[in-house]
This record gives sequence, structure tokens and C-alpha cells, in this order.
Amino acid sequence: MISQKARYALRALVALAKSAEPDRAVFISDIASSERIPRKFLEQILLDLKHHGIVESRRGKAGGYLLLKAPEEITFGEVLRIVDGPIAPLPCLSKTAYRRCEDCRSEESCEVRKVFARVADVTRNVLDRTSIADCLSTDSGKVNLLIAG
Amino acid sequence: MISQKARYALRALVALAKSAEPDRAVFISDIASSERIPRKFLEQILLDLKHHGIVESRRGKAGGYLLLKAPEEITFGEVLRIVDGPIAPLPCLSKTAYRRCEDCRSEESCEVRKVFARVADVTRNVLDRTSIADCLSTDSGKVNLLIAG
DNA sequence: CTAATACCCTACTAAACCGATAGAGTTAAG
DNA sequence: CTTAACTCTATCGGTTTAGTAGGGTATTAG
Repeated sequence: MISQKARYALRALVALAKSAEPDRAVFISDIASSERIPRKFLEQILLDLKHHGIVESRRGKAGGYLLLKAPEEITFGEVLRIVDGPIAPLPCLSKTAYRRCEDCRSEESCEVRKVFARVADVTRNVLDRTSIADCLSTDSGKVNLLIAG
Repeated sequence: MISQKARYALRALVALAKSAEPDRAVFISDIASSERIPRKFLEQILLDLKHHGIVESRRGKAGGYLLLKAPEEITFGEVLRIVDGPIAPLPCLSKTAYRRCEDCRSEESCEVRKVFARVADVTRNVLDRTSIADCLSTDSGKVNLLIAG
């Protein structure tokens, strides 16, 4: 299960991409109410995404948030890694945050690891090839999903 | 990430399948020490697997655990669902424990859900087609993994 | 200038979950 | 009838999750 926070992040990004009048920022409050996300919680999430270069913000009376990267370049995988941490089902399978399983005799011969290596592969195949842009119009989404599959 | 408990469960089942002298039970302590699993913790795990019909136990001095189902019939997916709960990345995608996302306007039009539906599909494709038997000899494991992929 | 309205940042918290540990109880073999 | 196995319930410290709270800072309309 992905966290609530990750769901909020993805929905907020889709909302931002949809309301894309170029160079016009969107209020946190607007996203919060249209997407039913607790306002202050969403602040934290967007701030986090800003620190990771996904969105940018403007302060002051006419402030708000905009996408910094193009929707095509923001993958689900990237967002999930920022918000929820590594995608791999075992620490010893993570490419971005590898950690040895300290009770494992040998990584190469670990049977459980072999199976989950496949799970990690197929999961990344979807998440790293699907972007926010694929959520904008139903059709383009379908196309990309078919390619990924 | 799957839980430590699930890793222990899978490793214990593989160990049980490997030490399969038919009709001879294996001590918890033996599995615990050979697999480096905390003994009392393993007790809970095996008990849980017993309640779900995966293993059976014998009490008394010559007691222990044995597989109740054939290794071919115990899938990774089944074990994970018992130990860690639903496999689906969103509650609204679980087949075994469906729950509506209460802040979602419409399930059919949810873009995030569409993407994770694919994730759920490919994940189940691996986990529900891979069994403990696939971990016994390297060769048979490879064969089945290739079929599943 | 200044008040209003945005984002920025840190700290806190209640509840749940995780990874165990403890210990009393039950069963069966020898 | 003792010993050594499984059975079951309770507890516990630490971490994570899903927020809430509140003050600080920047920008701009008037």
C-alpha cells in the first residue's frame, strides 16, 4: 500500500498539470479544496516536492504553485520515491537506497530475493514509465500504458 | 517494502519444504536457528500460518511443524496476504480486502487508480504464480519464473 | 506604508504498526 | 510424572503515519 501522502502528492500534481495556464500559479487552498486534501498537510507535501525540483512556488499575495518540470517528465516512480521512499520490496533490491538484509546468509543464493527481484522489475517498469502527463487526457494515458505493458 | 515478518515466514516455509522427510515434524527451534529468526517471533508466525491452513503442528515432546499444503500450492501471494495484508497498492484495488478511498470522487475516473491498477496486475502476476516449490531447486525455480514472466 | 494574503518552516501529537519478548498454559512421549 | 514441545495472550519500546498548530517571511494591492 502506498501512503495517503503519496496519493495526495500525485493527485495534487495532476491537478496542477490540469490547471496549467502557463506562468500562472495555483493556490494551495484551491488544490486542497478541489482535491479534498487537508490544507496544511498539502503545504508540507508541496514544499517537499519543491525541494526536490518538481514544482516551484511564488510567495506573496498573487503566489501559489506551478510545475517546474513538464508533466511528461514527472514519473510516478520519482514522486513515490520522494514521498514514500524506496519502491523495492526488499532493502537489498533498492537501486536508490540499497541496504543489506543483515540476517541473510548470501544475497546471490537468497531464494526470496530472486522472486522479489522480479516483482521490483515489473513494478518499476510501470512506475518509471508512467508520468503525470499520462493522467491528463484519457487517450494519451491509454497509449502510454499500452507501451509500458 | 514487505515486512520482516513476511520475509521470515517465506524463509521458514522454504526451510520446511527443504527438510521434507514426509510425516516428520521439524522443531521451531531448528528452523529458528538455521534461518536466524528470533525463536518466539517465529512461533507467532508459524501459529498464524497454521490458523490459515498452510502448515500443521504436532504438540508434545516429538512435536514440530510440517507443511499442510504441497509446496507447489503455497504461493508467495498467499503468504504475503496472510502476514502483511493486502498486496494491492491502494485499498480500492484490493480483491481480498476492498475498501473505498473515502476522499476519492469517482473510482472509475481516478487517474491515480488506473496507474496503480497496472501495478497491482503485474505484481499479482508474479506473486500468485510463484510458489515455495519454485525455491527448492534453482532449476525448477528458473523454469517457473520464465513462464510467469 | 501597511494590511492582507500568500508560502515557509518547525514542532508537536494521537493512533497505529513493527519487531520483538515474556510467561503461563496445554499436550504428548518416554 | 517429568520433560520438551507447541499455544495463546499480553506487553513493550521505537518508528511511522496522518495530520494540526502556529509563528515567520515575502509580495503586492491600495
